[in-house]
Amino acid sequence: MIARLKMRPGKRTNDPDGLRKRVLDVAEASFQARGYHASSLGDLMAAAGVTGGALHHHFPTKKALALAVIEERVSAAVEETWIAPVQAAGSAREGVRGVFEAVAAELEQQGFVRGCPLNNLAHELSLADADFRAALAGIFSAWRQAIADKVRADQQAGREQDTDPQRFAALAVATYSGAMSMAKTTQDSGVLRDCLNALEQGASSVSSSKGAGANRRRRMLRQHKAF
Amino acid sequence: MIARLKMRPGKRTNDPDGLRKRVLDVAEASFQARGYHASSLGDLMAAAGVTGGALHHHFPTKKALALAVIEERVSAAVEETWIAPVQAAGSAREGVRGVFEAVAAELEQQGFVRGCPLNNLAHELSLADADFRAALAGIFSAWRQAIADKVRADQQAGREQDTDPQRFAALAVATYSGAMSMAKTTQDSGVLRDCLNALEQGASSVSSSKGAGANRRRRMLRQHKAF
DNA sequence: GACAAAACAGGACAACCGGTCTGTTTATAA
DNA sequence: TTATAAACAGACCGGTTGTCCTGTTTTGTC
Repeated sequence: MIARLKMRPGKRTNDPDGLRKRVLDVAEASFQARGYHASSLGDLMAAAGVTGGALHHHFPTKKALALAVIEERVSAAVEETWIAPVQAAGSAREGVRGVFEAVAAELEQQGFVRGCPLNNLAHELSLADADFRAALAGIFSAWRQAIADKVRADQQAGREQDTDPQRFAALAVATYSGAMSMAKTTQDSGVLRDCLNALEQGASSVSSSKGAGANRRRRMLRQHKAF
Repeated sequence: MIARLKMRPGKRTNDPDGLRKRVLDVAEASFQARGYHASSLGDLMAAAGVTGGALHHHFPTKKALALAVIEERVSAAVEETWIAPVQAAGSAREGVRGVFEAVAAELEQQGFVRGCPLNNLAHELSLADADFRAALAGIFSAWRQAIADKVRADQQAGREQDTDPQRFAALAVATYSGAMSMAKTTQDSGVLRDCLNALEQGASSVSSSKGAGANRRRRMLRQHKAF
């Protein structure tokens, strides 16, 4: 057969950073939507427009790729969604409420719930591999630490004297994680507002029993298309 | 080569129910420890001592097996761990506290955290398949419903007038789910007690700030062997 | 005992997976 | 330019996966 014309003579352009970013983008999205084990490298390569050689050059193994997603993307997502807003808020309590409301609003207009990026990967990978677990546990730790530190700052300003920083942080993170878990499974983001309201009920006035069910909104979200 | 003696002439004994139970036992354990996608039917067959033909006879596909695990085992676990104890408790609040403490105590003596059976599968499967999600969402719903019903029973007895049943139930389930998620990732069950204490802090006396950190126990759990 | 259906055995198979390998092209520095 | 390493291409491979298929054995029923 006739020798093929060596492809298009169009020159190749090396862009290691861009290629790496493209792979991470695709891997992050697929790991969140389908999970780690259900995402094949072949699919990722096709979606990112990357060959096997290039992928292997940047990420020698699938585990290395997932570790990079956790350390660079999941960590950044928690930092951006939770840590920075809480630090910038007027108080720890206001910060937590703000994040709950912001995420709830985002989910309501998005129309579907992908779940919490950290918890999604944590459930699938934390028991499977020690390196995965260490990376994921570190993000959880930083998350809780940021909230606890904010409580301590409040206390130094004379507020929240009866609040235990560690416990408050644990409760905030756990409630959010669990609410997102339920929201993802039921595809109903209303549980986020339910949890937020229930959290604030203890410190609020006694008006919670009157008309409590009136302003509670509940909405089923439309089916999303994965990935 | 010499013709093999057709195995041991020991008669075979059909035991469809027993075999099905064995497969479900192994599948439940493996799905919890390794996850659905990471569990191969070959491993399950070997662990259960079952041939491919027998497995296929009872569960035509892997999905059918997982669905059976969810509907028969995960559902029963939630019923046993949460619904029945809450219904038997003196009040919804006592019931929730009792379950938190019972699970915390169990984890502390077990030495490792496998996580919540429902949440473990929910995270991996709820976005992957509509049937999975429906089954898992139903369990979440029954869970919340049982707690909310208990609050309503309390209210008919003149208690918890300021508590919204739905919100209280959502908060309890979310906090537990999230706490178990964190405990699984960090392999530290202390977060369960942190969350429980924080939940009850709102209704407790002001003694929480004094010596709050003294009696809080925190322990790292030893590595577990999966499966 | 005869018969049918359920229960089980065990091999076969095609598709797919992750990783490796060799070779070529591009960028960098001397 | 030339040497050198990084960046990328693309085929290849051994192993595994879930499922299917044919055949045999057991069980229940008349």
